[in-house]
Amino acid sequence: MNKQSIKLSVDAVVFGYEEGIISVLLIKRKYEPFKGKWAIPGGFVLNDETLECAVERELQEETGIKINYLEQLYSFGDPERDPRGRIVSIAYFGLVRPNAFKIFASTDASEVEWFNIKELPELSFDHENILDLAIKRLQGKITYEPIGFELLDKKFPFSDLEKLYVTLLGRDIDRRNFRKKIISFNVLDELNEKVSKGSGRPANLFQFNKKRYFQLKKEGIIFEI
Amino acid sequence: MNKQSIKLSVDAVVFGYEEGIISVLLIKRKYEPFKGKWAIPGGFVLNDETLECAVERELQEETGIKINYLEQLYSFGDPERDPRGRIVSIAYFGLVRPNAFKIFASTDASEVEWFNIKELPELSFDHENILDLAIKRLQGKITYEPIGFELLDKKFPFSDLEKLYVTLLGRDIDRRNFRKKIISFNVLDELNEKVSKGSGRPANLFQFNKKRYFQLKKEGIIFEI
DNA sequence: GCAAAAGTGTTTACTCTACACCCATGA
DNA sequence: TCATGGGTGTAGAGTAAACACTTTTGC
Repeated sequence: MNKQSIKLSVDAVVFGYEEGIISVLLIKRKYEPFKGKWAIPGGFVLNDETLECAVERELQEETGIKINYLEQLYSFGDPERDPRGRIVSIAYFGLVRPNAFKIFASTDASEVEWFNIKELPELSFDHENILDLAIKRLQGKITYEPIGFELLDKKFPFSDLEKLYVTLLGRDIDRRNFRKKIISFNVLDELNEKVSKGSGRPANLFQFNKKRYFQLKKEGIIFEI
Repeated sequence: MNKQSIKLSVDAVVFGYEEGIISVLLIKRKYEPFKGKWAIPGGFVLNDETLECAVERELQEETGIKINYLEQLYSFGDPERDPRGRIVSIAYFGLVRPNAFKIFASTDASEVEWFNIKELPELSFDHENILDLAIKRLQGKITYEPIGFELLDKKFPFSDLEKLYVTLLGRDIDRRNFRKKIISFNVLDELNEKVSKGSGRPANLFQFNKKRYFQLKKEGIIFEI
C-alpha cells in the first residue's frame, strides 16, 4: 500500500528532586550522530513491545534506573529532527524518588548524569524542545494532580513537600495556608514517626495515600494547589 | 541496527457543534480490516510530511473537511491494536465550525457522517478508546482554555456560547454569572450587530479576539470557567 | 539558653453563587 | 398583547490570603 520508511523511537525525560534542586537524567551519546553530546535517554521501539515497555527497557539499559511514575508527554515527528532519517519519537515523562539516584552508564551511553534543570548542557537532536515541554508539564501538573509525592521519599516531612513546590513553582508559599490546603485534601496519612534534620524541632512524617486519593478522585474531589 | 517493522499512522477525532449537539466525524471503512464498520478518519504518515500535514491530508482525502483547530491528543501503541500488524497511531483532536459541516466520502471511506457523541456506533480498532479520551480532553480543556470559540461561528450570540458549555459540561449554568465571568476575561469583542432567532429579543453578536487572548495569556492572565 | 526548623488560628479581602425582573422583537 | 429569548445587579456564603508567635530539639 505504501513504502513507509519511518522509524519509531521513545525518549524519556526523567526528573528527580533532592534538597531544593530539580534534576533531569541525561546520557552522553557513545555513537554518532551527536557522539559525545548529551541527550535524553531513549531508543528504538521493538516490534513486539508496548511503548511503555520500550521506555522502561531503554532506561534500564542506558541508565539502570527504576522509574516511579511514567506518563506519555508528546510525540515529536518533524521530518528533519534526526539526521539519520525519519525518526518519530514518542516522548515520556518520568519521576523517580531520591533513593533511586544511583545510576550507571552502558549500551548507547558513555556517561549518565543528573543535571540541575537550571544548569543544562547543550543537547542533541530536538531534545531541548522535549525537555522544555517536560518541564512545563511538570510545573503545570503538580498544581492539579498529586504527582509531587512521586518525587519525594515515601515518608517525608511537610517541609520537604513545601520546598518542592517552592522550587517547582518558583515562588514563595505561605507555610500555614499550604499545610491547611494539602491537609484538607485528606490524601496524607500522618505517621507517628519523627525525623530530625540536624538542628531544629524534629518533623512529623507524612505519607501519601494513593488509594484514598483515587477513591476521592472518583467521588469528584479535585486536587488543586 | 534493528529490523523495525512498525508502521506509523495518524488518526483525527474531529468535533463539531450545532444546536446543542456535539458531533464527531466518522467514516465507514471501504476495505478490510473492519470493512463496512465506522472508524475515526486517519491513515499512514508519508515519509516526508509532518504529522500535522498527514492529519490534514487524510482528512481532506477522506472527508473533504477543513479543520479549524488541531492539537495532538495521544499516541496509541499497543502491539495488538491493529490486526494488520504493528501500527502505532498518533491521534489528533480537531474542531470545526458549523459551516464546515459539508462533507463527502472518498478514498478509504465509503461514507462519512457526523454522529452525535451520545449516539455512537460500534467502532473499529481501538477507536472507542481514542474517542473516549478525546471527549474527556474536550470537556476538560474548555474549562481552562478558550477552545470553545473554535466550535462556534466567528460571530455568535452569547447564548450560543452558554449552550455549548451546558452541553459539554453536562450541567446547568447561571446565565448572569457565566456572562460576567467570560466578559471579565476581556477576550470577547462585542459587535454592533444583532441576530434574531425567529422569536424573542435579538441578541448582540460577539467575536473571540484571539490576538488579545494570546497577549493576555503572555501576561499571565488565566482563562478558567 | 540559644539557634534552627516545626507547628499552629484568626481576621480580612475577594471570589463565587444564588436569585428575579425588565427589554426587544415577531407573530 | 402575548410569547419568546436576551439582558442585567446585588446580597450572602465560601474560599483564599495575609500575618507572628510558640514549641521542640541539638549544640
